[in-house]
Amino acid sequence: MVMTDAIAYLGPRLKEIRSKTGLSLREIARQLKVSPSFVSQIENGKSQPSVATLYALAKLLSVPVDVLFEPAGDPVAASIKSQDIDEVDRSNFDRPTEVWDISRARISAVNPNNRSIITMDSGVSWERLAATSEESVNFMEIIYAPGAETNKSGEMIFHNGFEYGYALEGELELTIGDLVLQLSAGHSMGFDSSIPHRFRNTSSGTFRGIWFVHGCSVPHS
Amino acid sequence: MVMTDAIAYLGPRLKEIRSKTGLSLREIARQLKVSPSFVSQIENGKSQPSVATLYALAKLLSVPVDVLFEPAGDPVAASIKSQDIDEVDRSNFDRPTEVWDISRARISAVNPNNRSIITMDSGVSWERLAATSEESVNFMEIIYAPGAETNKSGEMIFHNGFEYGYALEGELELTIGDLVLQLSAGHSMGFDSSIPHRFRNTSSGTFRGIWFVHGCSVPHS
DNA sequence: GCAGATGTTCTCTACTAGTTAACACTAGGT
DNA sequence: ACCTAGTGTTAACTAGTAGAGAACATCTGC
Repeated sequence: MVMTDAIAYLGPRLKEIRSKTGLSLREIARQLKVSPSFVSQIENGKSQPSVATLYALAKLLSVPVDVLFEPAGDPVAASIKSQDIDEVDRSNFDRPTEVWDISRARISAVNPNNRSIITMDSGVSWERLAATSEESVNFMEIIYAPGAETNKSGEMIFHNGFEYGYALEGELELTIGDLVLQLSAGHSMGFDSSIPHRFRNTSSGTFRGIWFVHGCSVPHS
Repeated sequence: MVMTDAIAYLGPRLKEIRSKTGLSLREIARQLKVSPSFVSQIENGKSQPSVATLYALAKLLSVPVDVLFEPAGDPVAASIKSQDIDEVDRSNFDRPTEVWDISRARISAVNPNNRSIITMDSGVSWERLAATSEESVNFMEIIYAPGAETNKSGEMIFHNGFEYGYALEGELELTIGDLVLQLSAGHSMGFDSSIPHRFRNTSSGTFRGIWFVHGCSVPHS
């Protein structure tokens, strides 16, 4: 068994993640209700936390516990850039981190009650359905409130990659290039995202769909 | 937030997962190199492990550390013990990969009544949800009849690329590497397809799910 | 009956999680 | 310069617990 002392990663990894949040060591200590010196000792591998504080630590930094065992230095790539994002719903998390996620597992299973959620301005939100080590791939459930649209200014957007969708419930009007099509429950589609497009929920009910965006490394231009 | 002492879940949860593996408490203890009594104490919440043993425990049961903090009784993962997956034979064409992939449209919309369907002998079928110009991408609805499995021989398969899935209805048991997890309606997951895997519908109802297989350009070689 | 599994609950201690204190820096403000 | 008030680090110490060991009470199957 490989059995690299994954707990040895813990200190550096922790320090790395903390620094990304911009929180000071003392601030962490205060929220955890432990002494600052102890946090330092943990980060430098001079001491180890108990499971309780480990868990609290993960919660505080809003990362799954597992990522604390990964070697430091793993890229923390946000798959979605912040330009279109007003607000990150962190009802389940206490701390701002990168928009979506640090984890880079080869296997990722997501419980519907425990998804990362991004809330867009106009009644649009995305819930991440899986987080694998693949970059430029987003697998998510998208939700359009009645009247909500991709871009309230009415402009079309385009980007590299392809986009695929399956409608779970409700209706969504897709404008792709000069084509307009209505996506209703059970219907599905896919298209080249470099074609200018816009979505809008013209119905009176919420739209929910499974979405797959792929090859979208640079969301704009 | 609920913020119940999630570490309180740890004991029962651990017991639950262990029982699923069929491993005895003493066997666990032996492999962890701790005393059986201590494992018992942990499971009954009378004591707590150190981070090191916690991590070793998760590794041993081949579950991500996080699931040990989930309340016992449900969510995601069960597991089996770590046997080496030595040799996997990818016999007949079992993957959706190169089956389709002829189309060249930049936009593709599919009506549920009008899908291309491939039916496998063993109660498994795939319905194409979109057909764009992208090669090595398959977006489909998969259907597993009760008792159906990926490969009736029980062998695992693997191939390049990644695979993502969302469960619409029913239950599907996924075996990915040495990890076994149950996918039920609303749950989702993704994984590196190069990990040997097998799916099986162990329930009495039909399973339906949205599936996305991608990057599987060279399924064999 | 015995031999071998299983999990549980005591008692006990070596060790460590976590503290307090003082340490050495920075950057600003007066 | 001389203060704060912030940052992280390291010693010395200790109260508490991680974990061991043994004896316990089951169940099998022979």
